[in-house]
Amino acid sequence: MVLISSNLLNVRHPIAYSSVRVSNECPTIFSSNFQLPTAKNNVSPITHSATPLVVEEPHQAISFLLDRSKRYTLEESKQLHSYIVKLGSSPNIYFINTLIHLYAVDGHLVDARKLFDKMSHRDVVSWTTLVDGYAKFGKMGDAKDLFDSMLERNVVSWNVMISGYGKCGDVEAARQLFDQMPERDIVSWNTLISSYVWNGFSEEAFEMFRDAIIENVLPNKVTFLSILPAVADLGCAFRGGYVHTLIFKTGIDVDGVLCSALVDMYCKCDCLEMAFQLFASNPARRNVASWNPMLAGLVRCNSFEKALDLFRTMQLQNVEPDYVTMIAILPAIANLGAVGIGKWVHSYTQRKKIRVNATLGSALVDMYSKCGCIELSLQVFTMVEHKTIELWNAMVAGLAINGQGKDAIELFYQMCVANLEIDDRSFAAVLNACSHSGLVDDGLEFFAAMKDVYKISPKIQHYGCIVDLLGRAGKLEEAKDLICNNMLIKPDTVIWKSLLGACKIHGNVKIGEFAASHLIELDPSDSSSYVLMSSIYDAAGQLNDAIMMRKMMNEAGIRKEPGFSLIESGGVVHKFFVADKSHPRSEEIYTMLDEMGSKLKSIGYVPNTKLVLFDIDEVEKEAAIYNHSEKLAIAFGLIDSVNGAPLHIVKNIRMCSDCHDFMKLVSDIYNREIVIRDQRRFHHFRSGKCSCMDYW
DNA sequence: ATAGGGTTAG
Repeated sequence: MVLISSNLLNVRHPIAYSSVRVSNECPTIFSSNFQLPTAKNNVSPITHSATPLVVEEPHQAISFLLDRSKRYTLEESKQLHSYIVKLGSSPNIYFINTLIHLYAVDGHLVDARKLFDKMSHRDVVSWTTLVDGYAKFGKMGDAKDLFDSMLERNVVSWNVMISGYGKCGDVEAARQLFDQMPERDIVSWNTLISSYVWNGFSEEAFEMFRDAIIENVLPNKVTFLSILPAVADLGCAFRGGYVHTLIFKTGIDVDGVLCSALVDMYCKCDCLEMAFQLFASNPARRNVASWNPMLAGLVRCNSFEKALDLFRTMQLQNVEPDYVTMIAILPAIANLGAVGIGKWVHSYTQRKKIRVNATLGSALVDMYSKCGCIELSLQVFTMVEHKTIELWNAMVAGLAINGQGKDAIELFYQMCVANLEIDDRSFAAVLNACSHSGLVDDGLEFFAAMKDVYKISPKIQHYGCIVDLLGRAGKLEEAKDLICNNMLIKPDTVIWKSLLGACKIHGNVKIGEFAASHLIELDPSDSSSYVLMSSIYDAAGQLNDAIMMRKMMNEAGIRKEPGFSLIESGGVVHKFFVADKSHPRSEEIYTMLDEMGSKLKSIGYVPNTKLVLFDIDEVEKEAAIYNHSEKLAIAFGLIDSVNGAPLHIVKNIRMCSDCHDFMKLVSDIYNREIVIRDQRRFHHFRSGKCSCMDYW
């Protein structure tokens, strides 16, 4: 794996790693005191001059006009226009062309056209500027009419037409013009390459790029900035390396922007190490856009802890997150259940007046849902103005995983009425809702409607929901029949695992063996098949078979995935493994755990040592049960939070039934709401009860 | 002296 170390960034953390919990795989992850950057108000980018133009003499108007760094409002452009008119009977053609440009770049095409028509003498630039105006605003009909009536064209005229077609999605037309044009320059090549990229034709874009190299066209920085996203999209490290080498060979200066594009490309080609090296060497590290691809890359590779670490480092360096950062980092926060950081990100958008559109809204809804804060998800959902199908899907899925099946179905119906195009993911969400809430009949109805009414052919995840649904309801034969006789796709490990999990709930050895054999055949290295089957045997009293299963696993050299629990406190995510003693406050934690044990026992709690398979005595079995990572995490949560605050835990594997009983009692005795997200679902413990109704 | 091509998310 890749080593991401903040040392590479030459960051000197101002805060000591006093309460850092470092896991085995991740050398530098969470440091204490998650710091909020100091708010600055200079955010909104200025696209137009804020103050009205003061033009004292015509000469000054000209320098305003020709200053390419400025953008003007329509009124200001008209003001400049009137000054130019005052200059005399035949104003310089340069000035008029620039005025046409001023009108055209902001889409004031009628004004631009009027000026163009009034000109007594026009040159190729006048024509091209207006053509470009039409092309930039999608009016390719007007652009083409004007382009066709041009008596004289140069390479720029052709390029603006190619660009126009490319931007409006007509790559065929763009390509035709490119082939027809009498001479091409590097901009022509760049334009066509980007046209392909924008429209998703990365392979074609790369072919174009290669043609350019073959034809000895010298690529420039823009060529590389255009082709790199295509290579990224293809995820082809080989071609990525080729492009990178060419950058070296052409001697082009790798500035911040080009470096960001390279980082992004390497991330998307799964070369995180290379990406990080480039990222660390980026000359523009004060720029957010250089951090965003690296963050997104880590998240994409499921390195959530490293992503959060980098996010923190970024803030220590006073680089302000932007909209793109939010979208990139929220899935990492969601995955780790770090709701404190999530809330901070949410409030940051409000403080910085970053508009929560449907995309950002979906990410926030997803994050809050995965942190078990469904009320906050609903709040965000309600606030977003133009709701997209993605947002609706995220909300339905959120209700589903939080066990609010009826609400999810209600929202799904609202979505149907809201005239949105229901897609396969909408059905996946609502089916998931049915399966989590045990709504068997509803689920089967939705499944049928999806196929028959909406004509959406089920994907593997839809089948997964139905198998889960049937299985959890105890209809194991029906579930098996669906898998064996009625699925149009080859069942994957998730399907078999669903069935096996159901067999565990309902204690069915026979179908369990059937599912386990398929599971082991498909993925012999997955420990969970052996572990699940072993516990099914154990529960059925077939102790010898249970031991045999464990033996099989051990002999194949398969290790059980170590269980861990995450709990966030004060902006830091703490990670606990089974019997973990490496936390700096370990002693306090174990003392707390003892205390909790006695309190619970005094009201009748009996540790369920039946779950411990090995032949050890009762005292040791009890200890083994107490060592489960979620118990350590909850003990830590109790001593490290204010009284009455809800505790959120994320676990990588499913909870055992003893931990489940334990949490119920803790929630009651300590008067705390406990939210635990395991591999499959949420458990909201309150006053001695769990939202899953002991059905999981 | 005026006109054209480009990075980060999903």
